[in-house]
Amino acid sequence: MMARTGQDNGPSGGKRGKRPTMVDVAREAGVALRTVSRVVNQDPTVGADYAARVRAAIAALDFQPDERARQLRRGVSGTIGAAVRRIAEANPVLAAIETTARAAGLTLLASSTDDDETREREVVMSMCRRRLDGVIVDPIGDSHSYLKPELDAGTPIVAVDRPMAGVMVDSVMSDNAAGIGMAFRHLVQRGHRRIAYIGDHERVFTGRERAAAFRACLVAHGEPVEGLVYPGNIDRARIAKALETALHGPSPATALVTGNADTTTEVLRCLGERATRLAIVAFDDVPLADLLRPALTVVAQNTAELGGTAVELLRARIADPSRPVQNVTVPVSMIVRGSGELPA
Amino acid sequence: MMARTGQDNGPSGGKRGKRPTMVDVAREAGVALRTVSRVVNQDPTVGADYAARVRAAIAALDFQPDERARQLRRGVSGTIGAAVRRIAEANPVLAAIETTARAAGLTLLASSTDDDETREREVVMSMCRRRLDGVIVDPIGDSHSYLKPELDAGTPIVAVDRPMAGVMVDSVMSDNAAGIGMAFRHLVQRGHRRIAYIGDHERVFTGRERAAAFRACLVAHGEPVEGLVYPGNIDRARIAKALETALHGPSPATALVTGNADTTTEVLRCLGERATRLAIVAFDDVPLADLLRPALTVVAQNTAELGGTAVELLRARIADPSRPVQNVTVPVSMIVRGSGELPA
DNA sequence: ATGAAAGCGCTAACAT
DNA sequence: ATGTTAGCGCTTTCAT
Repeated sequence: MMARTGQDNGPSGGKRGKRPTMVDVAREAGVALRTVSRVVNQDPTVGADYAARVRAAIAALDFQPDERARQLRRGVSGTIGAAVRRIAEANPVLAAIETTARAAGLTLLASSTDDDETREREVVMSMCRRRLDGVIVDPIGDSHSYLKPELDAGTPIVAVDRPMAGVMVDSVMSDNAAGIGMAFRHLVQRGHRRIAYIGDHERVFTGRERAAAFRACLVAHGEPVEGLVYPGNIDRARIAKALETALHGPSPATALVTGNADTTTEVLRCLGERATRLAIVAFDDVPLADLLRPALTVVAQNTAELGGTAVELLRARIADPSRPVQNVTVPVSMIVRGSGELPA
Repeated sequence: MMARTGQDNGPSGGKRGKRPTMVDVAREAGVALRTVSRVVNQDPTVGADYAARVRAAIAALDFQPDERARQLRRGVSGTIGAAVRRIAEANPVLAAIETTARAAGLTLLASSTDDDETREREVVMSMCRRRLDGVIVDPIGDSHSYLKPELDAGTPIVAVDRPMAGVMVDSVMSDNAAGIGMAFRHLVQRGHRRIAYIGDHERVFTGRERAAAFRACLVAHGEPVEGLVYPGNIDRARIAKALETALHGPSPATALVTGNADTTTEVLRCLGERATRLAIVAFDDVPLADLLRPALTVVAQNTAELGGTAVELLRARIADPSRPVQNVTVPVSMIVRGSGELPA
């Protein structure tokens, strides 16, 4: 139940009503509208006394310029959008996007796509209707040709984390194949021969890429692919079953590579105490990885660079819409903590 | 490669640059501007043939209405702001805010205050200049009187998680004192007598409230407060020292209450293997709490309700600016997982 | 049922 | 150095 306490006076007891506009400020200061605009925009060609009068009027009326009108008139918003899977979930890439954007004097408008294609489209189109200066998208679906008119209209768009099909846009992604290779070799070097992979569904781009890279590792290592590669939905039952098959078959796996953060946590939940005996290298770092027992060895994405580059690519395209499309691959790195070093 | 038709249209086939406006659509459809506006806004009083012609023109030109101009003219934006400590960090309250806002047909503009008073002010004022329909704030500083002019101008503002001093605004908070009480009693019932508290600095509102509540518990239980309550910065060294003092004094604590998520993770890092022998109840749930060994017993905030109520309070005030200010307290609940059930 | 014209609050040419 | 006058792209009286 909730406790509620009410009070009767209005929110803060001051005078309510319509906001002052520049016209009001101009009248109050006894100057022309244009002069107020000049002061607000720090135009140096305003006489000191006029400027002072205007500033006094602004303070007296508590005037705050209407950003909507400004942006409408100037044509630019100083705002970029980020359409990511989920804001409000640990998202270091988004954190980097925000930091970099702010450093560049840009406001960030972030929205969640919830991993839903339709929702992504709504979110991105809404950003376009707001005439943001550009949009960073963590793309969901297989075709993004719905963006063609927007790109033609000149809206700069950058893909982060995954590529966009159907349109030519700048993009930044991690080197997924290299990451899987690092994880695999790490376990091989620790003496493992039977190494299994559990990861995201191959309908998802990263799931597809990482599973493919893992298969390539097995083949290159002369190991049969059979019974070792389990892409699929991130679903407790599906993962539990994959684990059983991988660990209790005729030639059971002694080590495991997990394909992304969500898969990793579900795998750990399924393993329970068995996690202390199975070598694991996880793709994607997870919060508190160092507090697990054993602590989790991971292949970490360079999230700061991913997000930072996304913003820089966007800024570059805003500055020069005709520059050649650029696709950046960011290296990943291994963080050794214990789980990947368990013996076979 | 696709063959190009007559005009040189650039890589994706459309004409670059100028976006069509309603005037263009009107000309293309051979109707008045007003009619286009009617169609865009689903006005039912448009003849079927006219409507069809307009829709065809909209599709032909890839017209997307300019949201800035719309909002400027209509006065409302259909957008609310959320100024929280950090977007892009696990924040279930923000998640609930987003979900509830979307369900109400509101767009959410979230920004990080980075726990910085100045930054909060910038962020919130920027939202006001954008004339958002309302703003939800996770407040930082001690005085928020800078918001008075905005409240007077009619901007609805709601505080979430912590109260705002200096202004009267609607607010939602967790029942901190009750949560600390639950944690304390839980440990007492498990036979603990010496229970210590480590939490956030008392400069922070929640840190202050929780430390005070814990002291009250000790007193009510007839235990000396001395050497058991350690509020302070969330800093590795500070926390390590507090732990040493609490656990290795003349009458060492056998159980621990941690005051928030960040404190909890630092405490666990400091404890290392000793965490398996010390009873701990943490305020705030943390991701992967169930994967720790022992799994972490927590007092969890009802984040869904916190965020949902914040949006509802905001909507209520938008609907009726003169309604009485309302302060809501949301109950917390205990999640038993193991760490809090270790014996003395 | 449709259209002409007047703004929303601001910035930007163009005077003065 | 300051003021006048157009718009930005849309919604909205108010006619027709």
